[in-house]
Amino acid sequence: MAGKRERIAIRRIDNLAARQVTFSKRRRGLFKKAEELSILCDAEVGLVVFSATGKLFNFASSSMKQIIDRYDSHSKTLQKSEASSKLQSHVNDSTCVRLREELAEASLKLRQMRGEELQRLSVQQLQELEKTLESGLGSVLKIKSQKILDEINGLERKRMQLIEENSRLKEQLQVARMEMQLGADSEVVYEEGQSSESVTNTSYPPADTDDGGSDTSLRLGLPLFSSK
Amino acid sequence: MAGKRERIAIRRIDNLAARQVTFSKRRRGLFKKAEELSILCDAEVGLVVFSATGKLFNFASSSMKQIIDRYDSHSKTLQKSEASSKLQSHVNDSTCVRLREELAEASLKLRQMRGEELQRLSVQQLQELEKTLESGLGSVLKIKSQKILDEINGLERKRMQLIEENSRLKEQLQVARMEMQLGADSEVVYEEGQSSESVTNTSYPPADTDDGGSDTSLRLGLPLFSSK
DNA sequence: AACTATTTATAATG
DNA sequence: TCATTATAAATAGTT
Repeated sequence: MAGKRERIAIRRIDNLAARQVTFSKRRRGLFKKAEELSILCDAEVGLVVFSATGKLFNFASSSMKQIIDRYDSHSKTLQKSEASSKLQSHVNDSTCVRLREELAEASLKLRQMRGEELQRLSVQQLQELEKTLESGLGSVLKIKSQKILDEINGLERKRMQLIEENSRLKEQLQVARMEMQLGADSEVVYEEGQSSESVTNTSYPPADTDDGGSDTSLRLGLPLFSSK
Repeated sequence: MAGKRERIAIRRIDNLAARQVTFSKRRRGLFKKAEELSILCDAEVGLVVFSATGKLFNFASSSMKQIIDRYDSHSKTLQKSEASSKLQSHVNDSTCVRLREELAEASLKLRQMRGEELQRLSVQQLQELEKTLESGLGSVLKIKSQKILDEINGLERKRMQLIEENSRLKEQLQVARMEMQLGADSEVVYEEGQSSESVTNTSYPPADTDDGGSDTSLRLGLPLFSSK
């Protein structure tokens, strides 16, 4: 038959052949999942596996060098192994060293502010961090409220403008209809209807105002929405 | 009810929330499998994942440095000291540029978490920042409480130890006094009776017990406070 | 975070 | 190593 037995316990498989088979199967599964994670979730993934026999398998969503560099810059423990010739060339440049140190410090602080790597901090340091976070949170809330209010006010202003515009349009429409009526009358009484057109056009320029108004509100309104 | 639908296609998940949830789930699965492979098959495994938001997750069956070194030595494209002067400076330059960029970004994020330079953020970004800060603050409070509790427990343990020590000291003192008494008795026996006074004084130390205890705990206690 | 129907991985086997 | 398959594990969609 096939795999009926329970899952094996997670400890070294003693039987060599079984270990190699499992390595082959699970390695494929692992690399598949690593790739899927990088694609699905837009993550940068680097995976390196050495078999017990020393064979190398690796996967990198971008390039392994890039991933290792990024890892190194995130890793606070800057390995300054004098022995490694390759690494030295990176580390030796004084500007790079300083930048790395500063970045490591900034990264550590960021992680700590996000709630990571707090174990080594003293109670007093934690208290300071707490104060900083509370202060930052207060500012964020303040700015957020302000922005939301601004947005609301802006929308309200636009709404009022549009209401006014609507009123004007209604008036104009009424006037236009009245004139159409008059024009129709005069047409009947006097001659042809082409004159009435020019009369209405010249005597009521507000039509311009309306178009201009609605266009303006849209033009100004869009940037507001996209400005978030 | 639950997961009825088919498997998703392996391409970037567009929805942010869904992407983050999937990232969290699959990341845990991936790291679990990486560890299992290393244990089951006696393999050396290094896994580095950066989330789309830049957060680092890593696993190394031994040490990441060791794995990276081993990877570098296996990597056949060893552009080491061969092209030393030119290539190195290029590498260092680009590394420096990248470091500068990352440092600038980290600094900005730090300032924003401290409540500065928030004006250019959108309401949504502010909301994310707010969540991050609240989460970080929660962790800080948790760790702080934990540390304070640990400290209290440690002090309590010391206190108990000191109480025990006091008991021992009292017993020893009593024995010593009894021996002194024996000495006094022999004095009495062999010479005069003034010793009786000293006998009464020494034979009832209970008043001493409390004073001696508190003194000892203070003396031993002070270094404990400074030892944090 | 918890749940669960499905899909996927895989341990044992041929 | 490859194929098969019963079973364990992962996980997508949902609550």
